This record gives sequence, structure tokens and C-alpha cells, in this order.
Amino acid sequence: MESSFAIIAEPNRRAILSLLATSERSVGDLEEELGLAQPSVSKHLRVLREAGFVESRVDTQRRLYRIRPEPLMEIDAWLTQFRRLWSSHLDALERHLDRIDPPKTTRRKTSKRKA
Amino acid sequence: MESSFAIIAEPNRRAILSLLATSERSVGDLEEELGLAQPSVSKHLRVLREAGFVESRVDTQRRLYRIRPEPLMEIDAWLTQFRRLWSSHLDALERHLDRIDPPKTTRRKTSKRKA
DNA sequence: CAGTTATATTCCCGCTAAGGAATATACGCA
DNA sequence: TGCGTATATTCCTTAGCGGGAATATAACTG
Repeated sequence: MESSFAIIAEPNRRAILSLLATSERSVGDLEEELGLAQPSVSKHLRVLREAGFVESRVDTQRRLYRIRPEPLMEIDAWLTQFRRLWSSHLDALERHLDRIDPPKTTRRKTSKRKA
Repeated sequence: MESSFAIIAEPNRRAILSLLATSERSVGDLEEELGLAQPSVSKHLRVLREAGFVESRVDTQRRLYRIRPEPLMEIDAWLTQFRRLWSSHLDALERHLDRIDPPKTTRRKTSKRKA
């Protein structure tokens, strides 16, 4: 599990990071919110911790995990070389995401979609 | 090979994308510049193409590959939720990257590093 | 200290993905 | 049409990852 990129290749780990993006959480919190088995959560947290994505602090009998931004910044930095490719046509992503995950609510601009 | 994140987990694929970031290239170009075997390059390109990261056009007997930005934009969009975490201390990345890849040239500001 | 809760670790299994070698296909040109 | 070059595909093997179940450790509470 070398690079930061490999770490976030795992969907459950991304889900953990997304949850931690808003506030720190305990292992049990994550277990419940994600519907994962507890060992699974602990194992993913271990990977994330060893890769520098999270750190933990102790709160009585539980451990609260929070995000460390550095590896995410590294990924952000890698994307820099490509940003000029989409600084122009900024709505290509919108169309792309719509294909991935169908638009339930209108994505800005009250679009007349297909109608 | 579901997500865009899994695609860029592979170092050689990231290398291919980085090369294509500057200009389109043929399979042979990539083979040479990366020192990979030709089948390996073709296989990675196939993965990248099927995931929407690249597209190809035909130029006489070779195929020129170029980047399609959408999947990269998707990753960029995912990072959005974390950006507020580092909008403050902007130099944490610098330190982080220095640990990953030792600083040969001084990274801005003529730092007095450890001396 | 015993019991309980919270988290971590270990072991085993199945799967997938990457690499190498060989081969197939496609295309251009004489 | 036959050769050479460029690229794609297949087959095989191997390594590593994620999941589940069981178990271990740690820490609080009475």
C-alpha cells in the first residue's frame, strides 16, 4: 500500500474520510454510519493512519479519529498538471457526473433536461 | 476496476497521464519514455480508455493518445470537501512532500533547513 | 478484581490485478 | 500480395488486498 493514491482507491476508506471531513468520530460511530463490521473499520483506519490520512486521540475508552490533510494535499497537487485541461469547458464534469450518478435534483441553472 | 480512484492507484498509469498532460503521444513514445514493455503500455491504455481518462486518434500506422479531463475533474470534485482543511496552513504540504521526496533544490524562500 | 464496552489484531480464504512471454491483428508500403 | 512496423490481445502465474470470524488487548465501572 505504497502511495496515497492507492489508499483512496478503496471505497470504504473514501467513505471514512468523507465522514471525518465534517467532524471527528469514534470507531463505533463509523461502524454504525457505514454499516461495516468493526474489524473492517479498524483495519481501514490502521491503513489510513499509517499513510498519514488520519490521526487519533483518546477519549475515555474510545478513540476519536480526525483527518490530517497532507496526503490529500499531495493528491490535489498532482492534479495541478491537468487543471489547465478543464479551466475552459467547466461543465464537462457536470455531464460526466450525470452519467455516473443520475441527476435527481436539478444541478444548478433550472435546466430543461431532455424535455 | 470500478472507480476513477482505482484507475490512478497504479503508478505507471499516473506516469502515462502525466506525460499526456503536456501533449498527445503514441504507444511507442510512451513505451520508450517510461521504459515499459509494449504490451504493458497497451494494457494500461486500455484500462485508461475504458475508464474515460484517455481517447485515441489514428495517425497512419500509430495511435495517438490524449487526455480526457472528466474523470480527473471528478477526483478534483471529491477533494472539494477537504479543501477547507488546508486553506489555512498552506505549507503543511511542503513539509509533507519533503518527507516523501527529499528536497534537492531549495523549495522557495531560501530556507535555512536544519542548519 | 470482575464484568463490560471499545478497539485492535490474527488467521484464513477468495479474488483481482499486474507482469511476462507469446501471439494476433491492423495498417502502410514496395 | 507479402513484408515490416505498430499496437492489441491472450494465457499464465503470482502477489497483495479486503472480508469474515475468532480472539486479543485495553480501559472504564462498580
